[in-house]
Amino acid sequence: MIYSPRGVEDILPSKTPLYQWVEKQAERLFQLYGFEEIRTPIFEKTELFLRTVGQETDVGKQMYTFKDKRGRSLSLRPEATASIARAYLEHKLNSKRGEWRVYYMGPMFRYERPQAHRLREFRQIGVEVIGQESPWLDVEIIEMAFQLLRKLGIASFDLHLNYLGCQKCRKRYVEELKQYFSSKVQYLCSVCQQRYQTNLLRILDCKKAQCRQVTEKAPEIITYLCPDCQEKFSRLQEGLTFMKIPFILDHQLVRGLDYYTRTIFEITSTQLGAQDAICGGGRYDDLIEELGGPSTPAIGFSLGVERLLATLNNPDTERQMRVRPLLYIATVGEEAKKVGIHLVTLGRSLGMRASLNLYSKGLSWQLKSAHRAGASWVVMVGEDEIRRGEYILRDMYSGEQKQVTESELEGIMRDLGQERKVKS
RNA sequence: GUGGGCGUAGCUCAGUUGGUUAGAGCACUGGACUGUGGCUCCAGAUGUCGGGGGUUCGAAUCCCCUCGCUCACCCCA
Repeated sequence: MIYSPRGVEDILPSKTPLYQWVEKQAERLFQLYGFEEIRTPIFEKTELFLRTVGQETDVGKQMYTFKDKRGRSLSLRPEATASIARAYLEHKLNSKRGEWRVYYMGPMFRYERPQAHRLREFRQIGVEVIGQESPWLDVEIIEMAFQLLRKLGIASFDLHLNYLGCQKCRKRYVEELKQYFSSKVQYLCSVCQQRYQTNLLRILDCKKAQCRQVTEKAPEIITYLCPDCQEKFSRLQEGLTFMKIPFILDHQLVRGLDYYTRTIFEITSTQLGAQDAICGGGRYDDLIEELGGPSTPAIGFSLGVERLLATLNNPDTERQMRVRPLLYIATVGEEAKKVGIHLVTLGRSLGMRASLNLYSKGLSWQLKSAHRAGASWVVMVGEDEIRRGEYILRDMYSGEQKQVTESELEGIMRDLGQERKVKS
């Protein structure tokens, strides 16, 4: 017996309607905001992610990397933004004509120790807007994320917000921070001592008590923002307040990807436990340029689908997925199966969802099976019916049944098929 | 990478001073109802007790190893 690899899971038919429902809600909403779908490859050259995500970040270290037959290093995508930025440049979609708004949904891969709401293959839904620097866009994007969460019926969540500034202010800040930490390195945990060399900002959100003591009094980036960033940050807060979007300013918030600039945010569910981040995003105004393109501002976010579903307290699959009524054809004898294949095909051609029983079982078993399948009607075909040229049609809700000729049955199936079309 | 918890029927789980044939509920199969579902009743089938080794007259139970799952740290969606 071969089992699935660690950290991945099958989404069985009992669960897929929920995924479809979430995806549909997201799609509809994003389209209202002017987004179009993009589908990028599941794997890319490893180099792309190392350049964008960052080599020293956790996400960078958690990649599924492999060599192809020519020895080229490829990696399964740990996130989508890098691919989208790459595609933007590769297809020369410059921003002169305005912003480029795209959304995506699909699996991402990170090699981590699996735990509740953290898998090695997980699905994300996200958006990116490339070519717009206005902080009002940040408001629009965050507002859209809120809309989606509300639409999905996710009740309690918090928006954590921070502002990292641009290269200029960050440079001054990092210098200041380095100076501040220089005398205190010995008080930091071993990981942070490493970070002092490679990834200074990460020290800020280290959860260890010993590091907390040091970071508590560390200078905050807010006080080092350049006039332009200050202006943008206050516009952002003004906009969020104006749109009645509550947020929590969190100066310790530093995201796990190197490319972020200015606005960063994370939405956490208050009912998930340890892995509570259901949405994360922010600006990456320098990324396109770092990839060799013109200086182009951009912003995006992504949501973890599994985590979204985990916050839905009562995922009622039946209600989410309204399925068509089912016509079940029960047969007794080989000759009846032959008639059955004809009838089931006829029904389907008239727009009915129909299924044909091929097991050589008694009627009792077949009705039970029809009931289990949720059939609304059962047509019974046996030797007597074939001889008479009339089949038995049973209404599975009332239990009433009557004899119908094939042309009568055809009429009924046409009505039922039609009726459904009008409703949907 | 570091810790904790757990692996008994298809599923959820009982099963302590180690003692005959390892249990329940749900699901399943058959019957009451021999060509008519849901409800009820009756009957039945089901296990390498995760795997390997050890202790013992005897191990699901105790010890060691191993695999798997799970939760947490870390980090993130």
